[in-house]
Amino acid sequence: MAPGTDRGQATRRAAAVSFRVDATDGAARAGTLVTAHGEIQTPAFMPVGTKATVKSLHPDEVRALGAQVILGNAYHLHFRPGEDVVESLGGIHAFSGWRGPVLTDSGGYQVFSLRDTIRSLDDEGVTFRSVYDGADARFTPEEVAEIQRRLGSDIAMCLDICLPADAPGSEHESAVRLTTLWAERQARAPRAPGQLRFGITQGGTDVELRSRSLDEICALPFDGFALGGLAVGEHKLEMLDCVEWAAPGLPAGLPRYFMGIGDPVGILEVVARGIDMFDCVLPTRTARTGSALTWEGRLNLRNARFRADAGPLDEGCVCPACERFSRAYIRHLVTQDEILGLRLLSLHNLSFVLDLTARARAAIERGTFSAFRQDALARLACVPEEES
RNA sequence: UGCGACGUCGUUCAACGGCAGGACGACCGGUUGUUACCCGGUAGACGCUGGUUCGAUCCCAGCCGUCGCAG
Repeated sequence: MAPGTDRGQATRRAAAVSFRVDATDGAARAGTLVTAHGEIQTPAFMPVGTKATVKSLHPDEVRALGAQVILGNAYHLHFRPGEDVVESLGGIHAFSGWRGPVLTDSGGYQVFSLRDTIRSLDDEGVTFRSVYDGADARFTPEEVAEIQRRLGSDIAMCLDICLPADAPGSEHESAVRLTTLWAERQARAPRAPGQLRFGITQGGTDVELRSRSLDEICALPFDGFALGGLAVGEHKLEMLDCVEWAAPGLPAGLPRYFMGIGDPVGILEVVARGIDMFDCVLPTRTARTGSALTWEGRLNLRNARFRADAGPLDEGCVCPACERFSRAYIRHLVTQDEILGLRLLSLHNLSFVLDLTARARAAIERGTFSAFRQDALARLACVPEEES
């Protein structure tokens, strides 16, 4: 099948009930995804809350910033506190206090990014050592489906194999093969009531492998599809070229999820290529190491030049950090390792990407996305990668 | 005032009669399905004055300073 051809006949049924495209502008789409805990307007940035918390923030704060859905992680929640505990407390929503939609990652990314902990890998599953206590553990598609069923998330991700970009071709081929094998099994596993399930494609930026993965994964009855294994060390242009042809290769009637992108430019570029959902630790992680995402670019608040800067992190921003705190104060908090510094930067950075994404949606609805993107990239002091 | 100990990057510790090293801090990068983690880079010191020696941060003397004990 040629790149760009719509796949996923088998999944059209699910599309009708859970997802609709509200507007398109070029390849960019504005849509609505219906979940058991509310609707998600796309494009949507999903803050990462690995351990059932967006680090340092109260769920109401996250909601107030405009987040519609957050991530949780099956790997981490399986080991701490255990899906049995979460289930007994009423599921991840009741447990965490976040009442909106939750997407849980399968833990595949954790297992395969912590490569040193892998003991053995076979068609059945993967055996590895837990990062918490070194104990042997084993993930299979059935196991991660069960963990996510008991967590009670709204969207469950498949167990996949995510490799670094520089892994040998033979490993990428094997990753594609096993990811499909596991997806076929996970697609048949029990799930929580109303829980959606997303398939994940692999294959890096290799046209042949990615195309094969698209064919195989999109033939399965999932409620949405993801591009996995990107933004893992490959060149940015190469990644965007891949998204450009691979995103339209995902079923048009279902949500398209780019796993792991969250820098402002990256967000604009994948949305422009037809991506509906994306998550990333970047806004919150860089916040905790003292960086702010702004229209001036990324600022390192530890820099001495902010020592007595009375201005807000980003001019015109209305987030809880910018509304009353100076760069000088936040720099002081950050250099002195005060918790409030991490919180304020986390609030600001999430606000920045959530607001950027919301504006992108509004532009798509108005049919002005192309101009919006050009303007935003220019403001971010970036030259658009290409005209299209 | 006497006796003693000690003076090495901003701080805290090393080493050594022949290129003075680390940690933390500072300064600057990085971070893309998350440890407040972590990674990379840069700058930065032998208290002062003499003496011994081919050569002294090191040995000796004096001075200055710090700390302890005594008064």
